Parts: sequence; structure tokens; C-alpha cells
Amino acid sequence: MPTRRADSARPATTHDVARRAGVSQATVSLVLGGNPRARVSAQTRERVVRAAGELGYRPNLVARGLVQRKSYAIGVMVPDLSNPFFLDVVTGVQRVAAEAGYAVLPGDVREVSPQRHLEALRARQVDGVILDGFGALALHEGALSGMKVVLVDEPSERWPGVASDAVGAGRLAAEHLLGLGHTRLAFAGPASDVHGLRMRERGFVQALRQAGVALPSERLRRVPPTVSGGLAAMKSLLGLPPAQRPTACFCAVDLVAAGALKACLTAGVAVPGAMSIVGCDDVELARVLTPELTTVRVPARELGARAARLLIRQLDDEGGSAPRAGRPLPVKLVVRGTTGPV
Amino acid sequence: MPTRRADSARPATTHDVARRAGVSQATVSLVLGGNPRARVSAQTRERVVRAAGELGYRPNLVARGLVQRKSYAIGVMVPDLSNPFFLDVVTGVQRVAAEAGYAVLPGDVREVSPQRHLEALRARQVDGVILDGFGALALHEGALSGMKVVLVDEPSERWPGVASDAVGAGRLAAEHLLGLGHTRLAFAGPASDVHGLRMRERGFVQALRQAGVALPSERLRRVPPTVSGGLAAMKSLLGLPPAQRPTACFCAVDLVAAGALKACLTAGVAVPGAMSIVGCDDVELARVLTPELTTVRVPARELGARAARLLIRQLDDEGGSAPRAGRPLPVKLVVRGTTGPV
DNA sequence: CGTATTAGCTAATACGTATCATCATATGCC
DNA sequence: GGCATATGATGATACGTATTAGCTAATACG
Repeated sequence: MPTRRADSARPATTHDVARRAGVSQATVSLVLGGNPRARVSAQTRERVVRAAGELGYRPNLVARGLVQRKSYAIGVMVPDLSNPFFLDVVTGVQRVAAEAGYAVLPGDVREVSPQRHLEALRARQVDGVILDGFGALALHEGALSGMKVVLVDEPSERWPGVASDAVGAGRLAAEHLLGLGHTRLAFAGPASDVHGLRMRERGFVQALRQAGVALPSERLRRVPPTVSGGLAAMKSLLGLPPAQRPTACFCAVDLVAAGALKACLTAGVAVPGAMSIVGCDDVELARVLTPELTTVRVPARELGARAARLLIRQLDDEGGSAPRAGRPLPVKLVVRGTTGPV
Repeated sequence: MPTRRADSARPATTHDVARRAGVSQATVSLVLGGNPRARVSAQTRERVVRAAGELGYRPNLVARGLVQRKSYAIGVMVPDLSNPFFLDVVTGVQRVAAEAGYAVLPGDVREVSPQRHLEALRARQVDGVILDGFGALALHEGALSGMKVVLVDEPSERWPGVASDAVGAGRLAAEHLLGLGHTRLAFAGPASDVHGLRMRERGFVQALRQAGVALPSERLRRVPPTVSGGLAAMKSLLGLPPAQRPTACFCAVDLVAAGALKACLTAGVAVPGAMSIVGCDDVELARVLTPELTTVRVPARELGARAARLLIRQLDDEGGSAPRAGRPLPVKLVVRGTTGPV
């Protein structure tokens, strides 16, 4: 009890392996460490590998990180992980990060402020950060100084980013509804200044204007990007006098569309008979609803995957110049059950 | 270009602070490091704090972790983060972990095997792991050897854990449906050997048996714990000859219930008129559906929070004995729109 | 006044790995 | 055989922090 022997519960280190294999710690590091092109004879290599196996050696990434000044971890921050869209983005990041040997520290911002979260990530020496859904708000802070950053759906001069064709998304929704003969249209979108969402609205409005269709402000609803936000928006739209009441509504976020649909169904308004609804994102929920939601698919996973590739390339190229963003990812209209002719 | 001066972009270290404050590195560590009860004069403390502020010093958690043999990070593994229930569990963990100064590395298992993920967590020197929804499968592996572990909804002799009253959940669902006069009942649940879900089934079956109501195997459906699983299950139940067709169904997972509901609605089967449906979990989705889902609320966040507290107490008590699990968390029937009399 | 105690600070070391300069040995070539 | 070179392994050092033993100066005590 008082004396504590060499604790076998303590994980084996390169020193332990070296001792057992009869070589130096440096040699062990060369054999088991990163670069496989180290000059080590096949014989000693074999001895080291065997000893490592026998001791159950696992490299300590913390120690490695300290000396290499690299943690092989990246952070990703989104506004709300409970929105499946953002979860998909993170999943996309995770997939390519895992392949490249990077861990991902996902950050929701519901619980803790972006600034604090960024500080935590920095303290843990993440090699870079992917930011999705933050307006100029968080970006102008010096909180990002000295960090490698990739933005999602947020154009910037300072940092590279990836984006989806948000304007196109709004446009597609508008054209679809116009094509069905709707002229009294409504829009429900988040009040936030998230750039991507603003662009969806802009695309929608632009297409309407080009078609000579008006979007009066009483049919514009700015609500939180949640189901209850959509619920409130549609309730209020349904309360308009018949002459102003829309026959179709574009919701810039699927969750909002889900709320809008629910408002209609509980109010006895037939969908798509009396009200057509178009969402945007194409989250899994869209196919769970009845009727299934017509929406614009935004390739969330691909968005995340590209962001991760962009960041990791930047990291592996050892301070190489930040690569420029590619073209916006195309979006696609997916017609399902919530839209129909007037 | 060739010569590289002291790079001011490199974050300040305790040495830098020490130099600027005119004290030793050790003193800086005493002032800024963990324990605030270090004996340092107010004067030097002030000098150090100011110097740190001027240099924008941030402690390097990697280095600290190396010497303290503690990373202040915990891992949490769930089967599927896209299931909001598990996301809620993780959120609960995150909340209390953040308070205690721990970071959380959430792990989905859809992309990478549990074993690989555990290895990654171990390599990053996490201080402990919270495991949810893994059967005996992953547990009997030696992959957990030497790790501090807390289980969620999975009883074990070896590791402490927290649990919800899964048997009670099944029971509540049964009693509710029996109370409405249903006697031809069905069950749809995951085929997996996840213990918590099995117990939900057991509670349901037990309560039926006590009421003298049979649950013949043709009204038992084992499907993946997803929406499409529920869809398939209900489709197949609706295909039964009228004499065998159930008038109500308990789905052990809300997602399955959502699929079941959709199957009914698209088949023109009135809910709750011709079919009552009870889910389990009470995820947000339950209130998005129309009609809203009657379900049994399982306190996911609280489950995660307790698991985190259990783990962190274990960690802070410096190898203290693993605390025993408390009582199962109570569950609660939430009657909404998918159940009604026969 | 001499000694014991304490407060306040520092030098040295450790954590586990990567990496570089160095050294010993083997091989090539004329 | 003698020299240049390539190969294979090692010792030493660094990464940024925590921590302990120990040192100095000041204070307490008899």
C-alpha cells in the first residue's frame, strides 16, 4: 500500500517499448511514429513492433501534439446541433476528418457563447476551426486571430469558405410555386442575419420580382428558425383577410416549414389544397411528415465534407496559402406532397 | 524570409509571461495555474496577471494535460446522433461537463466502429467515457480496460451507470392503451439487443399479461430503430387480416412511432380513430407530427447530466471508488393526439 | 542575540513524444 | 588498403506546463 510499484495499469510508453526491444526510445519513435520512411532496418523494426504489441502500446497523442505543435483536431461550430441540417454538416466534416486522421470537436452554441467556445477550442490547440451559420457578429471579433478558419455559407475576404447556392434555392422555390399558378405568395424565414438564409430570401424575392409578382410586407414573416417559429408564422398568415391570405409559402428552413405545415393541418387548412408549402434543406424530417414536404435540397454533408477538405489541405500544406473557395454547391428542388396547383 | 525572428504569432507561454513580469516561470504557473491557494504575494501576483493580460496569454491545455496526466476531456458514445434522443443525452452531458471544466468529445458510431472510436478517445487521453446504447457487444471487449466508464441504460457489475425506468415506460404505455379499451395490441421495437429498449418491451408485455391480454407473435415487429423501420412495421401490421389486425401499437422508440403514424396516414387509416399509437422518448419530433404523438417521456438530458456527474465525481475524487448508480429516473406518460378509445 | 519558523520565490525535473546532430559501422570505389 | 559515402542507431534536446525540494530573507520566540 505505501510503496507503489511500477504500475502496470499505467499505459506503456515509448520508453517501455524501447527497454523491452533493447533499443533506444528514439528508435521506437522512428518506427512507430508518423513517417514510415524512416531509415530503420527490417530487423529492429520487427523487434520494436513486436515489443509494442506485447505491451499494448498506444501512442499518446497529447505528448505528440505538444512536441509537434499540432493536435490533429479541428473544431466545428454551428448554431444548433438539434437542427438536423447542422448535424449533417458536422457529419460531413467528421467523415473526411476521420479519414485524414483528425478528430472533430463539435460545438453547439445553445449552451455556451461562441466566444467562450472558441477560447476552449484554442486552449485545446485545435489546428483549425470550421464555422457555420455565424453572421458577421462573431467574425469581427479578434477571437479568431491566428486561427485557421473555414467558413460555411458565409462569404469573407479574410477566410476561405464553402457555400451552397442559396440564391438558387430561393429561386427554385419561387419558380416552382409560380409554375403551379400561385401569385399570392408568402415568405417565412429566420430573423437572424445568417448570410446563407438571407440569400435564400433574396433569391426568392428576386424571382418573384422578375415574374412581376409582388411580395407585400404583410406576407413576410421573420421568426426563429424552429418549428414553433414556423407554427407562429403560419398561424399569423392564416389570420390575414382572405384577399391578402397567401395560397403558398416558402419557408427558408425545413423546420420552419414543418411548423407551418402543422399550423395548417391543425387549423383544418388542406395542404396542398388550400396552402402549398416549400421548405429548404431537405432534412430527414421532410420525408417523415405527412404529406411529405416539398423542399429544396441543400447538400449539407457535402458542404461539411468540402469545408473539412479545405481546412485540412490548408493544415497539411504547412501554412500554405489559404485555398480559394470553389463554386457554390448546386441545390435541387425536390417535389413531394405539400405543393400543388392553386 | 530566410531568418525567422521570434514569431509574434506564436502564442505566449508561461516563460514569456515570466520574462515580462520579471519572475520565474514557476511563479507564473503558481499564479495562473490551477490552485489559487498558492503562496504568492499580492504584489507579484498582480505583476504576473498584468503581464499575462498584456501578452494575451492562454494556458496550453495540451501541455498541462501532459504533466498532470489529465486531459479534462471526456468521451461520450451513442449509436446514432441523428436520433434526437441521443443528442439530448449528449447535451445533458455537455452541460454539466462544461460547468466542471471538462470538454466533451461526442462520438457517433454510424461512421466508425465503436472499437476504433474508443481507441481514438484513449489516444487522446480522455479521462473517462460515457457509453449509451451499447449492448454487451462492445462491453465485453477489453477495449475498455483501464478506462473510467459510466453506462447509460445498461446495467453492469463492472461499471456504474444511470438508467431510466424502461420497464415502467412499457408498463405506462400498456396501461394507457388498456385503459382506452384496446385489446388487440401490437408492439414495434428495435431488433437490437440494447438493454434499455428490451426493458421497454418487457414492461409492455408484462403489463399486458397481468391484464390477461395476449400479444401474439404476429403482432410483434422487430425493426431498425428508425422512421423507415416504423413505416415498414406498421405497413405490415396493416396487412394482417382484420380479425388479427391491432387497434393500437406501442413503439419502443419515437422515431419508429413516427414511421408508424406515417404509414397509417398514407394508407388512409385514421389516427387515433382506427389505430392508436404510443411512442417512447418524447423527442421534439413528437410535437411536430400531426396529430401530436402520445408518448412516454424519458428524461434524456437528465440522464446525460447524471451520467456526467457520476463520471466527473469519480474523476475528481482521484481514483475514488466507483459510486453506485442511483434509482432509475422516472418516466411519464404524455397523452397527446395519437391515442383514443377503440 | 541566536535559533526556529515561515513566507515568498526559484531551480530543477518530469510528463511522453519527435527530431536533429552525431557517431559507429558497413559498403562502395579506385 | 585507403578514403568517401551510405546506413542504422542513439543521445540530447525541445515542446509548455506543474510540482517539489530547497533557498533566501524576514519574522517570531526564548
